[in-house]
Amino acid sequence: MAGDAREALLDRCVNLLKEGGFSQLSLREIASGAGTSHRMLLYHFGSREGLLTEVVRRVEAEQRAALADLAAELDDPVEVSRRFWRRLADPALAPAERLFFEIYAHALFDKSWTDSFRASVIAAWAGPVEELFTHFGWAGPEARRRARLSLAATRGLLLDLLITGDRDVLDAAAELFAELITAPPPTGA
Amino acid sequence: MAGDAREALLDRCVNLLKEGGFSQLSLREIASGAGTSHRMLLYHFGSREGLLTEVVRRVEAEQRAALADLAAELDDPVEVSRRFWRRLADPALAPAERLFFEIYAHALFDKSWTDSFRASVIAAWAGPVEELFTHFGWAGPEARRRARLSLAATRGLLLDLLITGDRDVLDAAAELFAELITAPPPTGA
DNA sequence: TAATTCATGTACCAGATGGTACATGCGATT
DNA sequence: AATCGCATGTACCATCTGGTACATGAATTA
Repeated sequence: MAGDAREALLDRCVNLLKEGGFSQLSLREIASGAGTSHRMLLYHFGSREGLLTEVVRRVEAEQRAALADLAAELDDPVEVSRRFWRRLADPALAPAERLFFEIYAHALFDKSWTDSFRASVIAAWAGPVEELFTHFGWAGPEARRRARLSLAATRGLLLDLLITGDRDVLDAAAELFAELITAPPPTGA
Repeated sequence: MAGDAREALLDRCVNLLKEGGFSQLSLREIASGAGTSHRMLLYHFGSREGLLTEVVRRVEAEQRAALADLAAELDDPVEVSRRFWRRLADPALAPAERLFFEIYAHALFDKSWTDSFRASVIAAWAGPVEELFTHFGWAGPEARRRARLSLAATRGLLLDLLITGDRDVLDAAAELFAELITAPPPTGA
């Protein structure tokens, strides 16, 4: 297939950027780190921005994939919430998440190559999580705000974990949140 | 005084960077945006990194200052928590906060000029907030995790607000959190 | 096998980059 | 009034930047 090599190349670039970020990496540095030439990056992606656009799309897709099987088994709410955190706090994901937050920061300044990211970073998650709360018995706006708060708290905890590495306190904090957010069942236990 | 001009210059740089971020601004662009020459920036700060170090220090100081008078009146916990959010969600602070998160992202990759930031971004807040929870009756580790969770949730909500602007939902989510985190008073109402 | 397309290398470009050398103005101290 | 140190301007530097032009191999197709 044609775009096969391109995809493999993108893979290697994304993996590279997960290690050290992209903001101060030149096209040539990215290329050499990914085992190719800056000429090839331009051939496949048109420009540095074109490459970053694809990188962002990829990270966004990984995000979606991570969400997909998260609510697979819908047992009790606290357990779902715990799974949520346990999954994200996995050290193996740290590089990907650092890259995620770096893109997030650039998106705050409306960089045009972050368009797809901005569109999905909240929306793609808020919907499903809201449905989850609905499923567990919270109605309409109450489910919405609970979903939004869950998303925010989780990301905040993750950001803290990534920068301090204080896993114990943050695991405890995440556990507390799981209990708090699901605590008073709306219709009664 | 001597370093007076330098301080004023730093002021103008920080204000400029609040608007569009710094990651892709060259020394010359920063200089011209701040109404000076790149020569002057190098004169006062030694290098681009030197400048960024000072910028980071400044943003970190602003952070501390914002914290200072926050817990001034210690009435009831929910109200303190509300004040916390109302203060941070002020649209006038948005540019400063975007810059804050941009620095945060760079700190995730251990850029050396973010040292002071990394050291204080959590520590400077966790302590005081923990004391607050202690003051309201939660003991030791419980106060600690509650403080950490509060910090995380607030920052997560802020990050969401900055990128979506969905003020209504997020105000509602923040209100919910204020209620949840302070809800079951440990020793009784 | 001839033609065409895709992938890749080499060489180059104009412009910007961070940083330096050196001159010079301008206010205070003497 | 001469001197001295801080502040600032001009000019320059080697290096790197994203991007392009052009050649050429290596398949695929006709």
